[in-house]
Parts: sequence; C-alpha cells; structure tokens
Amino acid sequence: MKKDNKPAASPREVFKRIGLRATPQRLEIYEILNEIDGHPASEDIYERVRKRFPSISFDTVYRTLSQFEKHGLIKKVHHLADKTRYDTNMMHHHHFVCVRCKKIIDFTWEELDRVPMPEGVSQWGSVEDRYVELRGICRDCLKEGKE
Amino acid sequence: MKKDNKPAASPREVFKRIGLRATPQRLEIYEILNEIDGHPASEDIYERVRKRFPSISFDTVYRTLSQFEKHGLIKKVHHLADKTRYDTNMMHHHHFVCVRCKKIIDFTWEELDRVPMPEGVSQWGSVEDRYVELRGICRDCLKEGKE
DNA sequence: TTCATAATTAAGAATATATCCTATCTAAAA
DNA sequence: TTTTAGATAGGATATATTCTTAATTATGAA
Repeated sequence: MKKDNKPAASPREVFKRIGLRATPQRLEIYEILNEIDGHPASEDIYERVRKRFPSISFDTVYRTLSQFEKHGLIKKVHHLADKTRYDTNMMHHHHFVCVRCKKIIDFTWEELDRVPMPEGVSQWGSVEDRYVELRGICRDCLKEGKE
Repeated sequence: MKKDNKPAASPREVFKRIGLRATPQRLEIYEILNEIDGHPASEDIYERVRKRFPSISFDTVYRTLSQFEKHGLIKKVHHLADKTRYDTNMMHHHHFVCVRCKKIIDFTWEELDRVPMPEGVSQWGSVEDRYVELRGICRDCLKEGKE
C-alpha cells in the first residue's frame, strides 16, 4: 500500500506480479485499503466491501487480507494476535519476536531506553512505557528454511 | 511476578495487599506464573493448573489472569490481541498505542532508528524490523478519566 | 473468440479463544 | 462459630477465524 515516492503501480499490475487473479472482490478490497485511514480490523474491511458486494463472505475478506499480508502489501500491527500471551517478567525489557514460530526472547537495551522522546508525543497523551520489538526469523527457523 | 531485588512477598501478602482472597486455585496459578518460563498463553496455564485441580474451569483461569494483570502482577505481551488489525502504511514507522481505547497513532523516530543493535542479537536470528510502541493513555481517555 | 482449467468465491459449518450466567461454595472478618 | 461478599465450576454464549464443498470465473492456450 502507501509507499513513498515510488510510482504507484495499478492494482492489476500488482496482482499480476504476485500471482493473484484480478477479481472484482479483490480489487475492491485493495482500493479500500488504499483509501482507509487508521489500522482497520478485518471486520472494518468487511463492512466496507459489503457496500458494493453485499453477498461477500467473511472468509473472502480474511483470505484476501492474509494473501495481501503474505505478499507484503499490508502488515499486521502485531504478530502474536492469535491469542493473549502473558509476560511474567515485570522488569523493564524488550522482545525479539520470531515472526515465523512466534518465539519470544527477552532482552534489555539501555542505550535505546535513553533516547529522548520524539517531538510532539506529549500532545497525543501520557506515555507510560516504551516497548521495542525486534522482528525477524529465529535461529531455529532459519535452519529449517535451509533443510 | 519476577521483580528485581525487592524482598519477595509471600503470595498471601500480595493477595491481601490487592484485595483478593487466597483461594487454593489462585495460589496455584500464582505459583505456576512464578515457575513458568517464556510467555504463556492462558491455555498453557490452564493445562498446568489442571494437574492439581482437574476440575478447574477455563473461566477461573481467565478471570484470575485478568485480575493479576489488572493489579500489575503480570502483563500482556500485546494490548491489541483481541482481533487482528492491519497496517496499510508500509513506510517504516512506529506506534503510540492507547492501552485504554486501543487507538493507534503512527509516527517516525529517526534518532531511535539509528541506535546500533544491542550485543548478541545476531545469535538469536536475523532481525528484519525494529518496531517501537509507546504505550500510554491518549488525550481523549485522559479527559474522560477526569469527568 | 472460445475453451479448459486452476484459482476463487459464497455459504455455512467448524474451530478456537474468551466471556457471561447462575447456583453453589468458601475465605476471612466479626 | 457465624456471616457474607467474593470466588468457583460448569455450561451457555459471544466473538474471531478457518475449513469444507460445490459452484463460479479469470486467465492463458488454442
């Protein structure tokens, strides 16, 4: 979706490149994602597609969003959203998260903790915690990928 | 749970302080949280409590974990775990998240992006993204709290 | 243009996670 | 002890997501 400067490719070109058919439903979802503000849940998209495709199913929306995410057109805000996970370590720390197997590794990063807050944050509200997530592929998953 | 130096208070003292009864189920869950490694889901806890309380219900586990979280004994790894939310902004950016209303505000933070990776990260795996989440209460929710 | 085919879809069933309801029980204060 | 607000078990319910299947359709090849 929204990418800097780059000349905007047409939806059909994008779909062709990643090997997805240009169905009307898919084109509509693509367009909505380009228009919509904020960080929509699947249901938000579903509600909007239904205006033009009243009989579209939840499944189509979910599937399409997953495909788009898989091909890097959109991202999930969080990678561990399937179920609630608790942290029993109450000391300030950050996480390395494997986006493949969801493994989490705790670590501290004092140098980063010391960076002063960016401009304008205070006008959004009060900040109570600064959390960093390093996202990547863990050692185990890297090995698997090679085998 | 795991807190630095501080002299470990007994579970009963902790419960007294926050106004929760010291029931056997609750004591057991507390103990499990202190023993368990990693970042358990509710179901992980449920499976372990069942070894000593075979008839305990999911509800008790969920309720207890929520209470513990509310009183700051444990934390959720993520605050938006109820449903998947997508990000259509594919430019590198970070988030301010209101832990009360779940509002998300995008922002960039170049100074933070420049901080060199901490020691030892490379041995965990390959890092592909550095994501920062500033967690707090947004302006709107702060106002509501006062009214 | 027509055709063949694999991809896609709608619809509803199925699954997974989380919460609610209510009768019963119990920890803890008096 | 007795009292009672808080806690629990178990089942029902809600919500989010994925699966199954039969029908449809976009796309490349003829």
